[in-house]
Amino acid sequence: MERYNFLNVEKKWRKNKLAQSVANKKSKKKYYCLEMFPYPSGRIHMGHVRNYTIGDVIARYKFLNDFNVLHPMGWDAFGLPAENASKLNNLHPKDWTNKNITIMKDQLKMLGLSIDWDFEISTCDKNYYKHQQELFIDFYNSGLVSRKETYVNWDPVEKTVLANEQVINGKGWRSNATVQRKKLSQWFFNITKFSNELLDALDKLHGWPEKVKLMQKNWIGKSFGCEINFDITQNKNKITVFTTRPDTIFGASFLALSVDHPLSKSFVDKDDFKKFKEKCDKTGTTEEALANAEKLGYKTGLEANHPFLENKTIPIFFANFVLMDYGTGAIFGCPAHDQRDFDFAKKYDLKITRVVSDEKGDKELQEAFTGEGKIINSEFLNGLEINKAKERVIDTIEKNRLGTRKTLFRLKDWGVSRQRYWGCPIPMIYLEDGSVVPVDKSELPVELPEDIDLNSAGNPLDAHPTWKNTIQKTTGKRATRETDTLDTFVDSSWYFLRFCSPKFSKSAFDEKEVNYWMPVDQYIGGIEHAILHLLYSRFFTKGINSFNKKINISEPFKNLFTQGMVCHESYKDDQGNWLYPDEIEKINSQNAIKKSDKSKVTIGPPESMSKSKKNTVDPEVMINQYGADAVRWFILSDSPPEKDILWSDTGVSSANKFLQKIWNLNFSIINRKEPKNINGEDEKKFSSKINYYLNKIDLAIKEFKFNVAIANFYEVYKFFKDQIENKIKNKILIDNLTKIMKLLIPFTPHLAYECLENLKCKTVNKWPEIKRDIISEIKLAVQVNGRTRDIISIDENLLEKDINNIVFNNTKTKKYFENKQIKRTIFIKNKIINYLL
RNA sequence: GGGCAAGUGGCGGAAUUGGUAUACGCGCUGGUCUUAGAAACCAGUGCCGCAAGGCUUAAGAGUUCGAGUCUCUUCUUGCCCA
Repeated sequence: MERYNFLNVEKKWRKNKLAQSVANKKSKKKYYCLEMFPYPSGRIHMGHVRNYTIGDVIARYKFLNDFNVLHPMGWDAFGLPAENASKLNNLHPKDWTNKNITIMKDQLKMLGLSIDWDFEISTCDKNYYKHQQELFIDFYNSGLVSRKETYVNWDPVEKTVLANEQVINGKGWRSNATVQRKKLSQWFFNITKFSNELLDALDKLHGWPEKVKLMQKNWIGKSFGCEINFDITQNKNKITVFTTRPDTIFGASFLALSVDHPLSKSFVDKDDFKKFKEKCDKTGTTEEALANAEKLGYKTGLEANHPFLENKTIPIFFANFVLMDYGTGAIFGCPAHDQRDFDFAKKYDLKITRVVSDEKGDKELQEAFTGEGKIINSEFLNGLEINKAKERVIDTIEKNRLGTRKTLFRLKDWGVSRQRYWGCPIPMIYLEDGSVVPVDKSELPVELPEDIDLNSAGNPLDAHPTWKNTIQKTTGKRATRETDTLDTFVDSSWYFLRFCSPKFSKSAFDEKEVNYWMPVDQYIGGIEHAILHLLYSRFFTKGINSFNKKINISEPFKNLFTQGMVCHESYKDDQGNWLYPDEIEKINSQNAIKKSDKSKVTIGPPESMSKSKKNTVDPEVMINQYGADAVRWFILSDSPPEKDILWSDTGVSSANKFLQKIWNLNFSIINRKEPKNINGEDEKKFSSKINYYLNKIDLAIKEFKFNVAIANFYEVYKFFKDQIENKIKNKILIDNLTKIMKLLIPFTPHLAYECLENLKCKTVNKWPEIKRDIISEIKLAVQVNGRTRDIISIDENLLEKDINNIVFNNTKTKKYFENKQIKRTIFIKNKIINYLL
């Protein structure tokens, strides 16, 4: 027997159309299987391997089950790393990106993925971003894009806007400079126009993990409350505050206003206010930064009348923890029941009046009490539960015309302006009269200039000597281009639509193709995109649906699967430098040494693979060493796909060994001598058991339990091997082995196709028929007083009295019944019999 | 601080959804083969016990003929939001 040569076999099947395509034009059933497309960072990593292997199993499974499968791949090719790499290597971002795409495409091909490369797209390709610019204009014309002045996280070193997640402890993630709040004019997608729809439609996404839906729900953050108008005692002006806790109105001891509140206009000339505002501007804008910052206030000297308490006034402050873009930019502070207000009140020595009581009585508060309880010290609200009090007080407020009921969302509009070069240019121009208009669609794409200086500070397109100068097509008037580019989340918010007709030149997509393929039947990717990418994609779909009446898709992803991360131990030498796994040698599970100088290595706990910690394993190296099939097998076998997996070299090595055994089994069955005296009973039992496994594996794939499916392959291998000696016809062995090999296609396609070819299988790309009715062997547990004493094999649907016969004569069980009375018997057909003595 | 998950051998994990707890893999131990190692193959591997048997799914209680699974309390860990 020759050894299985995975290098040759994998090379052979990689080029074979039959083994790599999952398109099935004859079928009426469509299936769109999509994995989140990669950022072309240089080389694929194990996270990609896991993501795309899971997707490949599903795509192939559906194809073998007669679906016409769309399984495309593309590149999320715009983004900052290209600019940074280009500065380092003096390579144009375009060349750097395209070079990476070439490498990664080859690596993906090595994995044996059933991807249709005719559908490949790249977001930095002008044939892609041209249509993105069209869509931007469509969104603009539909009132879903607007230009607004807002406060942003400004990185003074990078001279750019940072997203909230790029601000860590108030500092820029890259520059480590203290982030400032700065007012900038920016382009926004008005995602908040869809707040309610995005929230309500979550209930209909039955194929999404509950966890992801909950995260989106919290992110959208619908809250009920009301606005309350306070009169300023000194000048009869009004201040409107928003609150979700109107029930605590009697505990109000101050008003706090954002420094950007209109009232600040009368203070801007004062030096101490200017200083205070500067301090606030350094705080950043994330909720976390605000919560952790020391609470600071500026006393206005003004006071407001309490809406319900005559002769009671409360002081008005500007405060650093109130934001202008949430609610009305003003709150009333109730220190007893909000921690921020509590901190503030302690600092400025304000009154803390408790208005919600818990069971324990009314001692002095050490911190804000935010639990459930009954209202006290609140006149007409006394004795009510919080929710009832809210209703009552809002009713009263509305009746007395002091304010109105309001629903507020935490979700904010999506700011998409980025001061970067390597992104999609925003197709807007500024005329000399100050108006802003879209570029004429016939002039799209607005192309990025090739000649660019990335080393100057600030916005590279703005610094370009000529690029921004243009002329409005319809009027011939001089104009300047928008020099900001779009957030790369925009690129990935519609790529799944482009995949339906990637070469369509008339518009972003061919409606006919979109109506056929969409929605994506299975979307697969990392949990880290649970909120933003998925929410933006849902918004884009709803937005396009609102202005393009030819398509009828309201949600992009019917089923969502979020896979876990790939982890590995990390290693440090005695100098504290990180080491790659192949730089060390393990002595046992706790000890390792550096290969180069035999010095001691400290082993860190398994963590998500990352370049910075060097705890990475290169997929290409593994594929060359063990084969793509073995790598696929291991990454699917060791953990449930939604959980983190620990990469292990012994694991992938044993996967390789097992695949060799499968090949050996195939070989020995093909060369088996026909036995004499065939036993029909053996054959029947054999077929029954094989169908039992076919059914189990089929179910496991459907339920994304690939680790369980693989455990069943190990079992069925063992079972098969034991049967070679039995008196079973060759034809029956070969027919059943063929079925098993077909089940193996989604997992290890190269090996499976090679084995099937050797088995002379004529119907390769067809899932085997599973005969569930011949899976007849039943194991029944025999219990005495609830304890299992034996497990007996019985025929299906055997009656209680026949089972009694077996049990009372069985040497293993009959001793339990000697001199005993059976008080009661619990019998569940085909499962269990329990005798109570 | 709030919300949501989850706790099963030395490790990753399985359990037909209330009916055989520890499948399968890794690791480990012993054996065969080999000059030796590697590979391959065979056997063993939750705990206590010589055995019969008993105990065991983070801890404790409850429901049930029967609980890893359902309910409650406590502890621990992870994730998200703050």
